[in-house]
Parts: sequence; structure tokens; C-alpha cells
Amino acid sequence: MAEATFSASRLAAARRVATEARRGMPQLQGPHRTSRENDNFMSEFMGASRLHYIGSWKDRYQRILETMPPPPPLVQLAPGRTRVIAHIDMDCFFASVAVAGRPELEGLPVAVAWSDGNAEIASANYAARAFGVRNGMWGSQAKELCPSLITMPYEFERYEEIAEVMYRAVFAVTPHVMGVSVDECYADLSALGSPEATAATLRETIRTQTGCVASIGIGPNRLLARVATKRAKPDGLHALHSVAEGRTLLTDESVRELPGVGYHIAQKLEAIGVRTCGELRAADAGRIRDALGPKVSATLRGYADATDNRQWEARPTRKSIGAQSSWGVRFATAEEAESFGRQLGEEVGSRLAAHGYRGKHLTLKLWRAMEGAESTGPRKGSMGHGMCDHISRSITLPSATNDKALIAREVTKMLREVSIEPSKLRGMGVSVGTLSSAAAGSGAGGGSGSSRALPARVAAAPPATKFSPEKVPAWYKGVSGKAPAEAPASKPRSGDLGQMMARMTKETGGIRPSKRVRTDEPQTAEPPTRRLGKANGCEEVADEGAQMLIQFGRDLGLSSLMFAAHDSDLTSGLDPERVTAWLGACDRVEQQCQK
DNA sequence: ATCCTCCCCTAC
DNA sequence: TAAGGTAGGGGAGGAT
Ligand SMILES: Nc1ccn([C@H]2C[C@H](O)[C@@H](COP(=O)(O)OP(=O)(O)OP(=O)(O)O)O2)c(=O)n1
Ligand SMILES: [Mg+2]
Ligand SMILES: [Mg+2]
Repeated sequence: MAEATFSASRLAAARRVATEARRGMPQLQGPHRTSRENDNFMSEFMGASRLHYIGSWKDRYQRILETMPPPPPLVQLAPGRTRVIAHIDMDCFFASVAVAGRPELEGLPVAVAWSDGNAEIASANYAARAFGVRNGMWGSQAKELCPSLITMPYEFERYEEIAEVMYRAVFAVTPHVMGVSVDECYADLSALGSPEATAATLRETIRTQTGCVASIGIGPNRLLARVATKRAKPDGLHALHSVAEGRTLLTDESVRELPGVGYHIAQKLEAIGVRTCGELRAADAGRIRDALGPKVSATLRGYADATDNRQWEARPTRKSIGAQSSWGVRFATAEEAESFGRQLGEEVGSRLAAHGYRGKHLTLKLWRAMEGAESTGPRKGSMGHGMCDHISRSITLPSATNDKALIAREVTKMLREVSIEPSKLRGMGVSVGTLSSAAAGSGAGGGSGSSRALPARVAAAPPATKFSPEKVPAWYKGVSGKAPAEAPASKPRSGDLGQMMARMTKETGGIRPSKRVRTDEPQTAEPPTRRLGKANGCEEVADEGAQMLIQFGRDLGLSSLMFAAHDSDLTSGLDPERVTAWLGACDRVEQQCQK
């Protein structure tokens, strides 16, 4: 539907901008894509990887912190008052930067990814999200959902500059800032007068100084501030004024909204009938503990109750330093693998020294292709790691070190001892922990290590897991073909209709879902994708709109959906032809569901 | 109990 | 050309 709303000439102009932006990025070209073909592989990979960029950002954040006076202790609270925490997070950060200063892209669906092929989407703007495009999605799927999608390249230097402007704006409000990531931080506003006015001003400052938008959530703790931000987005401010208000808000939200609950923990909870925060709160503590363990269950039960006991640690000390790569890693011989391990070891040694650390504990992490999954990847020519076993081995060094050569030698030894056929290796990582300061005079440490050739033996790797294509786990994104089967929700819930309508209206900028979205049907029907698909002669309608609805339903964890359209859709600026087809299909869907 | 190793999971 | 890094929390199971 929205497809028709982008004019061909605007799209053409935008695509020219995208092509031009991509042309100016020489490091993204060249035929040498693997560890074997390219001597410079490691640094080229790190320079082109957005995960390396966001993963190493905190290191560079130190430089901003050094220009700031250390924060005074947090003010004590007057009795009976609670803290006021703000969570500041840039809206679709990479995509916003891509659009900023490029008027040709404004209002169009834009994603940022390494290529315009099937690369993973790092960030999609909200125009693209209205089609169901999401961060982390494969490019091909994104373009199915949204054929007009404009794909822009990474611009790491601009992210760095804009993030610094954003952070300086926050530091101008308070010294109590906790950096989370390149686009996101917490600020303690407890000592300030009106948090909401302060936050509104801060949003405006960030917008004018960066050309990008930040949303802000405010709450009595970090958990609720973060939950509020989600509600505020895009381009909004939302405040939760008490733990009680937060608890009420969380009651019907998915446990997935809680920090620390990702795909797997949500699955474990669902397996014991817990889907919402309210259900988690009400569930038997012993059951949750059995499923998740003592610490995780305690933390999450607290979160579900809107309480967050994490200490405010604005500048936590590093506990480990490491480097890894699991893309383009292919070896023919042990020498090649060992050379790669040495490079990683040297890289880690340099990073340790650069930060004034030494470390005593050394870990080698290896990706090994599963038996039957040795072919290069999900598709011919892909240099991804594919389905792998993960093997890690660690040793404790006789003394803390940051000596590149010593680390490289120890990595080589471990690599030999773990005895993995080099051709099966798909990734390698080296990490050093148990850190101490290199400056502190203690044990002369790093000293060239010729001292002890400790026989730090390490066990050989276990046999490879056997890979079978039919049993690719639902969470694995690397294999094309079938979407993971819908896990039917255990129970229909009330309140979904209201939530869904509110969310759709907000996220699509006005498109309303049907007047009949039912979640109270038993799970007898096929998932809605099927009912709207070609099998029912509905290909006219299996478009972005349908995909979007289906995605909303999935996001809400609904077991089944029924769609219908409002007559008023015809008068709300949507393409009448599409709406007519849509209405017809909805009738059929409904009939099918009723019998 | 607490520690250790080898994972697993999560957030960006 | 699908550029899948980095760091932290913590669980399982065994040793101390
Ligand atoms: N799977 C992901 C998630 C994020 N990022 C990068 C790109 C994002 O722009 C940036 C910030 O991550 P956020 O989670 O804050 O996502 P966005 O800022 O893109 O969107 P939102 O408006 O939801 O914050 O990190 C990434 O490369 N890959
Ligand atoms: Mg963001
Ligand atoms: Mg963020």
C-alpha cells in the first residue's frame, strides 16, 4: 500500500544518492575476502565490520570521559523520594545519520547495511519499520517486505562525531552519565528540578546539534527508564512517575521487554506458561528458579515487579579484553590457522598494552563447522561461519602479561592441543581476563616470557555435532527457506486488540487494523501467513500490509489473527485498489475462520 | 561454600 | 557477495 506513496522520481533520486555514497568507500571493495587470500584480512575485516565498530565503541568512549571532570558522588535522596533516571537513545541511529544532510532520503524507507544485496540490516528507519523491516533482518527479506527500501552504507566516522555531540549534550545537563553504547546512555536527573522539561530541552538540543532525533524515557530506575523509552519511540518523551505505574504498565507486556530476556529465555519461560511480566510476577518462584537458575530468576522476578537493584556504575573497570573473527575464516593448513591465531594474540596484546593492562587468564575460542555443514555457508559463495560447534579452552598464565609474542605463542600451543582439523575452522577468538594494571609496579610481569614454558595442557575438542538440514533451529538465521514454525501461544489474552491497534496506529502513522482482530480463537487455524497467501488466491494482498499485520501479531505473540478492513480506509489516503482487494481477502479469511 | 572450566545467553 | 564483534552475567558440573 505505502509502496504507491513513494514517487518514482523521488525513489530514483534517493537511489542515486545511495549509489554515490557507496562509491566513496574503497575499503568495501576487493576480491580478497578470506583469511587465506588476504594478508591484511584482519584489519580490513575490523574496519568494515559494524559489530566491531559498536563492540569497540566503549574503548573510544574513554577519550570523551577523559575530557570530563569525574562525577561527584550521587546526591542522597530526601527521605521518601525516589531517583529520577533518564534513558536517552537515538532513534534508528545509523539510519538517522544516513538521512541527516541528505534531503533526498527524507520520508523514504532507509536501511543501513554493508551491501545492497542480502547483508544484515544494521538499522532501519521508522518508515521502513512500518513495512516490517527490522534491525538484524537479512536484506533480502527486508526488500521483500519493502521493495522501495533504500540501502545506505556504513559511515562510522559520522556515527562517532554525532555520538560525541549527543554525549556532550547530556553531560551539559548532569555529570551523572552512564554510557551504554554509541547511541544510548542513562543520566541521573534526581538532583534536577523538572525532569520532563529538562529532557524535552535535551531532545531539542540533540536534534538541532546533530540533525538526528533521540527519544527519552524517564523512570525511578534504569529498568523503567528503558521501558519508557521504548514507549516514547519514535521521536518522543515518556515518563513513568513511580514503580507502581511501571508495574502496571509491565503487567501485559511480554517478558521480552525486560533486559536480559532474549529469545532463549523467553522460550524457557513460555514452556512453563509465562509470557507476560504479570505472569512472571505471579508465577511460583521455585518454578522460575528451576527453569532459569537462582540469579537470573531473582533478577527477572524483580524486573517483572518493576524493581531494579543494579548499582549505578558509571565507569566500570574492564574485566577482559579480546578480539575475534568468525567471518571469512578458511584455512587449508595448520600453519595458516596458527598464523591467524598469532595475529589475534598480537592484536589482543596490543589492546592490553594500549589500555595499560596486563592479564593472567587466556581464552581461545574456536568455531568448528558441524559435520555435514562444511560447505561454505547458507549460500554458495558466502563466507559466513555457518552452523558451528563452539569450543573454548583457557589457561592461567604464570604471571600477568601484555606481551604480544608470549600471548601469540600460548595461543599457538592451545590451538595445537585442541586438535581441530584446520579446514573445519570457521572462526577464532582470543581473550585475556583477570586484568591488572601494567603500571602498578608489582611483578615485573610482561617480561618476555622466556622464563617458564609451562606445560599448560588443554583438552582436545570433542567430536563434531552432526548437522541435519531439517533440524536447523528456529533462531538460526543463516539458512534460507522455511520460516520457523509459529509456536502457538498457550492462552489467548484480553487486551491484545487494544495494544495492537495502538501500536499499529503509532508505527504506521495512521493505518488502523481491523475492527475484528481476534485472539480468542483456538489454535486450529494455520498461521495467518498461510491464509493470506497464494493458496487462497490472495496474492494481491500478500503485500507489505499483510506482512506488517502478521509481524505485529507475532510480536505480540498472538496465536491467531483475523483481519478485516475499515471502510474508512478508503478515505484515508490508501490506494483504493489495494484496499478493495484487501477487503475481499479479509472476507474470505473471516469465512474460513468461522467454520 | 567457593572456585574453576567450558559453555550459553544477552545487549548494543 | 550474508564484513556473524565485544564484554559481561551466570549456569552446570566437578574439584577443593
Ligand atoms: N542488530 C543490530 C542492532 C543495532 N546495531 C547498531 C545500529 C543501530 O542504529 C545502533 C543502535 O542500536 P539500537 O538498538 O539503539 O537501534 P536503533 O537506534 O537503530 O533503533 P531504535 O530507534 O529502536 O533505538 O546499533 C546493529 O548494527 N545491529
Ligand atoms: Mg537507538
Ligand atoms: Mg541503543
